[in-house]
Amino acid sequence: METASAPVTAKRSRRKAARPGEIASAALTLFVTQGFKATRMEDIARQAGVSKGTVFRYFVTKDELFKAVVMEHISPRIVDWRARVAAFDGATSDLIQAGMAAWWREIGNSPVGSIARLFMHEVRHIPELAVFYQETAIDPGRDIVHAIVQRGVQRGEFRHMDASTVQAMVMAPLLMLAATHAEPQARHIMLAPGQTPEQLIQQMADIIVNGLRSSQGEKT
Amino acid sequence: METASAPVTAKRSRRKAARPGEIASAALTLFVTQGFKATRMEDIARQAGVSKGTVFRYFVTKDELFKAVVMEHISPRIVDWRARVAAFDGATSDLIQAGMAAWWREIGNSPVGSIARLFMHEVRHIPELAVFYQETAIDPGRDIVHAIVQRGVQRGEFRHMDASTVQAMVMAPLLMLAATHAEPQARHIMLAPGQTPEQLIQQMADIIVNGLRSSQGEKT
Amino acid sequence: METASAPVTAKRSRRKAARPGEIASAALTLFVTQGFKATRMEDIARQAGVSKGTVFRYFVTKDELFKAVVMEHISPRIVDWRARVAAFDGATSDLIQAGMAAWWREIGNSPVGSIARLFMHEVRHIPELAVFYQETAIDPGRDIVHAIVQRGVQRGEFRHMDASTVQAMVMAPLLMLAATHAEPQARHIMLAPGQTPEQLIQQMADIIVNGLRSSQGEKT
Amino acid sequence: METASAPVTAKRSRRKAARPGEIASAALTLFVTQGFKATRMEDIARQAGVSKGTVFRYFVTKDELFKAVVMEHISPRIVDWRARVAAFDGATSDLIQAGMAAWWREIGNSPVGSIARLFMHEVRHIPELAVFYQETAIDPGRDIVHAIVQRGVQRGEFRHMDASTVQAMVMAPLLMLAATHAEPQARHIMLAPGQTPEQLIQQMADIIVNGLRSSQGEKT
DNA sequence: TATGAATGAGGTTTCATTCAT
DNA sequence: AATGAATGAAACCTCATTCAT
Repeated sequence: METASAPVTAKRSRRKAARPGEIASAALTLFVTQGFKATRMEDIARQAGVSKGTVFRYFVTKDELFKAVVMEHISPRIVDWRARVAAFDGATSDLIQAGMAAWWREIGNSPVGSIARLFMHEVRHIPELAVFYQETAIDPGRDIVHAIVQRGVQRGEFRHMDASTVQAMVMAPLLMLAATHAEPQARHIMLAPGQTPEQLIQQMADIIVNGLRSSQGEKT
Repeated sequence: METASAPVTAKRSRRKAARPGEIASAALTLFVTQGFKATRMEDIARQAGVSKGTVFRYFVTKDELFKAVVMEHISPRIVDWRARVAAFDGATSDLIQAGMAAWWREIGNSPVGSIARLFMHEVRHIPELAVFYQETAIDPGRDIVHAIVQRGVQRGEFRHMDASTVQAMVMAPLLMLAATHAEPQARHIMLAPGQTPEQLIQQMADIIVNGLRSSQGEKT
Repeated sequence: METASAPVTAKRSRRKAARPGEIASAALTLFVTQGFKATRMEDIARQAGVSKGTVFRYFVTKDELFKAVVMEHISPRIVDWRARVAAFDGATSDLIQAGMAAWWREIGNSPVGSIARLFMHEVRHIPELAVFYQETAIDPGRDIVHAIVQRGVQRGEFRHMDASTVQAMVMAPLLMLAATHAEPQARHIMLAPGQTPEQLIQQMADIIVNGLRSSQGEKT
Repeated sequence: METASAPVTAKRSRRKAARPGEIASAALTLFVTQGFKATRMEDIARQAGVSKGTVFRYFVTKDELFKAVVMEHISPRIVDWRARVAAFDGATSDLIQAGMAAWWREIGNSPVGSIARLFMHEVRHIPELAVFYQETAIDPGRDIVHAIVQRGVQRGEFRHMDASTVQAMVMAPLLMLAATHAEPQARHIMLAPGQTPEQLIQQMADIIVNGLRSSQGEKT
């Protein structure tokens, strides 16, 4: 009797522990696919394989769920990226070019990248998101880029340049691409017909690096 | 007596004729301020100083109203810009720098600029918008930029470069800035504290122009 | 000056006098085609070639308009039929058979016939209609049929029979046919495929007349 | 303890399972009493003792609810009647007379009978109803009547007669009576003052049977 | 703890009726 | 008297959230 139930309990509690994550994943997929308002809690529940009531057990509110989704998927990335940039030791121009390509490969071209679009839209009525995002993504991101640019300037690769501007310069095309790429209707805002995101990014990185280069800097 | 009735009629028909425009303006303001879904038809009506029913006299559907708002505000700009670019005769790098500044001054930094954010979000369920936008804004825009870049290359100012890429490179920061600037919560995605949009744009234009310049090109 | 305006005034007042009738006709057509609720006052106005406001000048309410339409089209018919029946001098069975055929030809198979269906539906919330109809159509109609049946009995054609029952017996199939015939979706409730209303009525009249005949009555 | 939970579960699921039926019944009552358009979904909900939202859980649309009500109440009757007619073994004239009386008793004189009126009116904008009704009620009904008439003819009771016509002849008065009887305002279209529906039907059945009888047929 | 039936506030849309011109 | 723009009371339907089981 009691031995039979043990594994069941174990399995159940393991499942239980995984629940919030599964629900958040389902929510991410649907939010990104259909938008925040258009995604019904019931859809999320079904997609996660649980009942509507269960979703509310873990996330008190739809807004809370959205916040959780955004936060859960951004934080780990920041930490990861900060480490990798610090470890990089090649030419700064390579770092920018490789970094943009990697960001697209690992983030932009995934559901997480599309969060950008959602975020821009929903941040209005979920102010905690803004604070969180500022503290978690923008400010650390600026620090990272700042360090990169500093290094480029010190090495004589780049002319003196405001790090914030470079950050905006680098991130804007990537975010726009991420925001529009998943949307068949909007992807041609950034991409010419036949052009791949990778091609576009490579060319844009080239322009940026070239634009940052000091007159006496080496050619790529 | 007999002359008195003329102005009355004129005034009345002027009012009548102005209604759709007034409603569309109210809608633009609210859509941009609160988002599409969050804006209630009744709010639009109140903002325009009319009743709910009146809004539906002129715009059969909320979607239709949104479409009208987007189209009405984009089309005239395109025509205008095409003409101005064609008429410009200075150095291409000046054109890009002045153009970016002007775009921000006249479009980005106005409710119309914020349409970008709305558009990205709502295009999903209003497919006509995508077709319209592609045909009215993207394609002509690409032609304009293409002509500019061609000229720069022919004059030896710029190295050879794909026009679509340049368009994306120029538009992405402007659109991101327009999409985030009006939103207190999101504006720091692009802007550093204390930095003005104009400053940012000027610096980004500088990077882009520099990045496009051919090695033998003259300095600005 | 004044001579020129005279004909205009005359023409206009002649038109004016015709207005209510034109509006009522338009309303009849639309009520019968689309039902009472589904017909909008604006449709009626357009169909009558006037403006919405004008319809309300002549008929204070949609319900009033419906009442007017029903009354206007039923009354003259009753008078007409009473006269014709009184003038008929052949065999009573012929009168019934010819009468049913004529009713269909002249009334049932026209918009007026379809009023039956509307009437049954709308009488609920327009009680004056019921009183009017009872007094104008049912009671006089019963008198007419009563006279016919009386005559048939006196002549030895028919066995003794309650006139009300005969009236119901005669009118029910005609009204059902009128109510369903105009409706493609409902016409097969009464009509077999390929059967014409005229054929059905002729056969039903035959059954009724036969059913009324006294045992010693002559064969048709 | 262990036995106690069974009834609870049973009771609850019985309630749940019963909901759609309870709602449909409430809807039937109100549709028949007030008409389709005049009945508000909220009224139906209140009448069924549930909230607005619950009605929509079970019936996606008001039209869908109407369809369900009509279908649910017609189908079982058809099956029932077909069986009873097939089992009947007396004189065909008795079958017709008893059948008309029974139809009235069991169907016409109940809310289900009033569906006829609703059906005639609403079939216009719910085409599936027409198909359903044709296949479920009209066609089978015609088969039933056809069999009856055939038998009457074979037995020499009736002269040769088109079955469809007989069906129309039998059903028209019944349907008219059902459509008008529930409506105080309209019931005198068929019924004379003081006359009961049963009396009227008995007399009409008499006329019909008499009208169908072959000249050499026996008296009832 | 999980379920999903039930709730009801909230939003869009329709259209008879009013009223300024 | 005629017009048609404006009104706003309904009515349908959605869906986040609650709660009995």
